[in-house]
Amino acid sequence: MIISDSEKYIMDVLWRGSVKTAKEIVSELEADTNWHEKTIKTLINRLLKKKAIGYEKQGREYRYFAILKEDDYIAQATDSFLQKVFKGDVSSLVAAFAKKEKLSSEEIEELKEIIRGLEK
Amino acid sequence: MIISDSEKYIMDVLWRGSVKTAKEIVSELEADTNWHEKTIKTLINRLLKKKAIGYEKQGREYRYFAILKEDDYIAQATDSFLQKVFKGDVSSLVAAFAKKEKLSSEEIEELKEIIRGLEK
DNA sequence: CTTAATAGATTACAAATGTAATCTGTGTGA
DNA sequence: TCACACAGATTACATTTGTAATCTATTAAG
Repeated sequence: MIISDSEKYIMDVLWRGSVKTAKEIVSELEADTNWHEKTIKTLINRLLKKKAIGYEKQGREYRYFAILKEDDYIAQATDSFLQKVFKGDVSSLVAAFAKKEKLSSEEIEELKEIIRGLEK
Repeated sequence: MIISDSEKYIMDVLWRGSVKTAKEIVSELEADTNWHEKTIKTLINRLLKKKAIGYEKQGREYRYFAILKEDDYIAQATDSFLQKVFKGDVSSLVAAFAKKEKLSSEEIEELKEIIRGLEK
């Protein structure tokens, strides 16, 4: 179940707040993106077709919810990215990010924390 | 300058060995992928159009070379991935990878090394 | 010289994607 | 009750991508 970049914005909205009507999704998204309502409806439909989301009828409206779990999306996306760009080598990925992003000392602390967690 | 997933395979070949003829590229790639020679030629042409690669004439052949640098590609790819999937937060990215990949103790050592480098 | 092989250029074509507009059915306000 | 607003469904259309096939010019072989 591969979802496109645009579709992912819809998923973000649903992952944020469980069940929502199209109207709610639209108003949350019109803020950030400046997509037309029709565009957002199209994306919703494509996600339905891909079974990444579902809905329950509520009068004449639908209330949409995510089927695809965010964690699963992240796992699959990071994995394919890692393969594509770093041939699967996590360390070189982290090195690249570190170089690029100029981590703050809080972020560095967090990383150390994560690594401590790994060692146990 | 955005290059597609397939095009990236061509770049990999050129990044590996500087200047190469189409024939050389084809034979390196036919091993891994099972793309048709014509397909590879198409990808070469698209990369030329995108100015990601260039060539110098050598008799009736061209000798191709990368213009786009691997480091720049990696930087841009990782950055857009980080934004898309992790909203820019490096730590949660590393956490996700760690969870997913089951790092070996050597890899953990490497990570610690990288972080030590960041702290100075 | 003539011809066949080959290099690169151009064209092909379906699926996915971004970005909507139009159609259709129905509940709601006047 | 009756028209219309709004929800969802369907259709649209250009671009990108994957995956080649065909065209054209030139060189190398006989």
